[in-house]
Amino acid sequence: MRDFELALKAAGDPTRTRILKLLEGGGLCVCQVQAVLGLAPSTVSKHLTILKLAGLVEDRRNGKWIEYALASETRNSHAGPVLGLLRGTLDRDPAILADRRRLREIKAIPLTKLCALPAAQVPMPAAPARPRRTRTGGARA
Amino acid sequence: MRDFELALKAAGDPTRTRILKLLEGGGLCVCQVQAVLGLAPSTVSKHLTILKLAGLVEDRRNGKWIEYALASETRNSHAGPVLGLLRGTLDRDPAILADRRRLREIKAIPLTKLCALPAAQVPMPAAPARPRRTRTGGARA
DNA sequence: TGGTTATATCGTCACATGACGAAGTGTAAT
DNA sequence: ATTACACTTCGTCATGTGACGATATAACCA
Repeated sequence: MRDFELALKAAGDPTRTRILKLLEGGGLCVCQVQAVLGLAPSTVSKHLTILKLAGLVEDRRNGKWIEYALASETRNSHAGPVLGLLRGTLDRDPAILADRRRLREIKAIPLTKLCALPAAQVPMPAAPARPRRTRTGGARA
Repeated sequence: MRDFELALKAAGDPTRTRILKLLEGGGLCVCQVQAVLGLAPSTVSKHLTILKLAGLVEDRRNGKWIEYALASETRNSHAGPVLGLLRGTLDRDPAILADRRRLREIKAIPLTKLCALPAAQVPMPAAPARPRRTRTGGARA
């Protein structure tokens, strides 16, 4: 797979688009992204890895947390243009707007508190992305 | 799936990227695309349908043939920017260059002759995309 | 050192996708 | 009307993908 298709495919997934749009507001640690999306930590981590492999985001350890941000320098020459495409797009999309609102709530919670919370206790997003097996929202058991 | 992701996903597949880059040189009928790609007609048709649903290409009946071309007017507002991204990209890619070379050969063959030919008799592309079941190139039996 | 905790990796399941051949559809030519 | 043919649709198979929970890894804290 060439870098071009890698970048398009990475950005072409609805969940990853949500993540990228969240990161437009600045870097976030994984648990913040997870809290906004309402998905299992492993799922979020996978998506972030895919975005990183595509050169769209970069990660930086920040003490106990790992902060992800839109890539500034990247080995993938196509990443910049793809991010440019995203920028200024979907800004009226209801799902994206809801994520932004939720992010504001999340950011109000100190990181030390946020991640210790079972996902259910964070004010829930509009709808669970796709209610598969248990549906009890049991991230972090 | 939003139009944005639809367009990115459609363009994010290597085979469909090949098709889009071919169409940059102007509209082509399905059998020409098929001859260049060296894939089964049904496979090519499916890819073209996906591109059409994403608003990246449009089709037009031309007598016995159906011509596909990059979309000029499209219901998908994101299609244009994505096509713009593609334009001027991958122009040095070996696979894309090989496709262009092959397209020149194909275009030299009159349409009335081209499609009647069993795929194997058209000068073969560098490598069959993914040699699955038979590998004898048996498109159109 | 050992415990807590934030991410990552692994294994698995359901579903999506891309490939094919076979059969269907619609147009043109006989 | 019948045949030919360009393309599409359908059914199937193998593989890819996104979700999850369980487990591993790595940093901080006590």
